[in-house]
Amino acid sequence: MGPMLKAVPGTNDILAQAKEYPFREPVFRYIVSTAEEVLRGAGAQMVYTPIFEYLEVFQKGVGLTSDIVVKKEMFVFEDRGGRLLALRPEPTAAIVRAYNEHGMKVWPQPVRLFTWGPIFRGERQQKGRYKQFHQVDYEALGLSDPLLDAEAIALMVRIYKTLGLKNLEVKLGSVGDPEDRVRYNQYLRELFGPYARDLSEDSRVRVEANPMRILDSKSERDQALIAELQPKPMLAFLGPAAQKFHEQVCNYLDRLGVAYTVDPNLVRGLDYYVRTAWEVHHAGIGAKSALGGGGRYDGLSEMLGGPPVPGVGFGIGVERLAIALEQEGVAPPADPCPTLYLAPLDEAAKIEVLALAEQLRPKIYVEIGYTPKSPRKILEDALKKGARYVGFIGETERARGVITLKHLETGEQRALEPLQLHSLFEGPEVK
RNA sequence: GUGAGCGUAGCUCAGCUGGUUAGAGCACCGGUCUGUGGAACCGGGGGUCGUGGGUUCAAGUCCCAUCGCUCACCCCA
Repeated sequence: MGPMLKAVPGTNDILAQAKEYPFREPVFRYIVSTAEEVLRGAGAQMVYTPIFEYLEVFQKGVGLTSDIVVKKEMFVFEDRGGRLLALRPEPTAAIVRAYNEHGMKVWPQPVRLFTWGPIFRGERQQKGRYKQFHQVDYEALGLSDPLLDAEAIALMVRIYKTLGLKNLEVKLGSVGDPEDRVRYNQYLRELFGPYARDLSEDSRVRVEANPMRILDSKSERDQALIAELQPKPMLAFLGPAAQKFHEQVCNYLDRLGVAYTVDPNLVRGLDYYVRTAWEVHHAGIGAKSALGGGGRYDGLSEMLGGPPVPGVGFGIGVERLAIALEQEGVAPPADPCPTLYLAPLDEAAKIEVLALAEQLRPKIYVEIGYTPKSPRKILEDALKKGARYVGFIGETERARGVITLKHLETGEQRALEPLQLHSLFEGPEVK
């Protein structure tokens, strides 16, 4: 036997007793269920798509210059027929694929969907960055209207606030229409081209491939050059249509009272974004790490071989949100305690305890003891579990056909027959 | 891929300039308490001190290598 096997670095077990707050199951559940409540309450429909797709879904979706593709950060594998499959590195492309596949274009538009689940990227682990992480994702498809962008941002912010998060910063920008970006990239190439050798190695490649990405490089060399050259921001290159769209999103947000700051240089890692782009930041996660982000992707459907379908949506990183919640001292609501803790005093009582518990469980939350113990131990166990009632079955009870039931708070104790027990737990007051 | 820090019980850690049989707290199980309240006291299980090699009469401790983990860069959620 070799060493005991462990989880792959960058993956995490989510369990109640996890020592790190972001991986505690109640924290996860709190985030996901709150998001679900907010989004359902806004009329969005829950969907689940597979966690893997044909590679092309993501390859075409994210674009060939995206780091996800360039740096091989997708988990790619072959099926038996040799077709390439990939674990999803983001949910949007899969949802658009599903929209097209199920003919949702004939549904009333917009179609508003949300999902949540694991996302996979082949990156090396560090705080807030994992190979498998989780996202809550919302998409509004089939209608190109700044109202949907504003609604998406408002919903996203409301999820954070409902969870109890403060200190949010919403950065809003626009990446323009494709032709605007062509002009902007051309401008940047001409600006940076002559200085290419002053740039970092990564950014030198970007001059031709994706010059917009130079702007959010964290390399000191790059930032020094950027400070010196003072490139004009993307926002200055918006065409009239994109410009008007952006202004409307801002107006709507003002009207909704959603706070944001315009970031003229906001860019996106994924190529399919157009116009609206935003990120939500939180001081706790680290200098440049986003809690979540969103944007408009009107060209994505066609890249996937579908009809033109405009769309806007966002992704919320569950683990990063959990880190932010921890730093703000927000705790998930406590899990309910058992109404009844039922335990055996001897071997023969074990099955009676289970049988009785199974009869009561449709009505109340019953936990049982699995090993016969002394009444003292059973009481201790019941108290540790925070139970409201404790019940014993032993020799005496068996002889009389009863169980001994004790209310832990008042100390009141009675011997009850099964029928009496059922009627006791019939009323709503015991829950 | 690059750099830094850290590896002793399930968890948190102590273990001095190398020196008997490797410790504490928490958790778990049991006893004191023979069928009744979280306490207290006592006891128990659980470790090849990450792994391999070296120095030494003697290595958890010093040296080398290796593996693992964490953080940071890159990028993003």
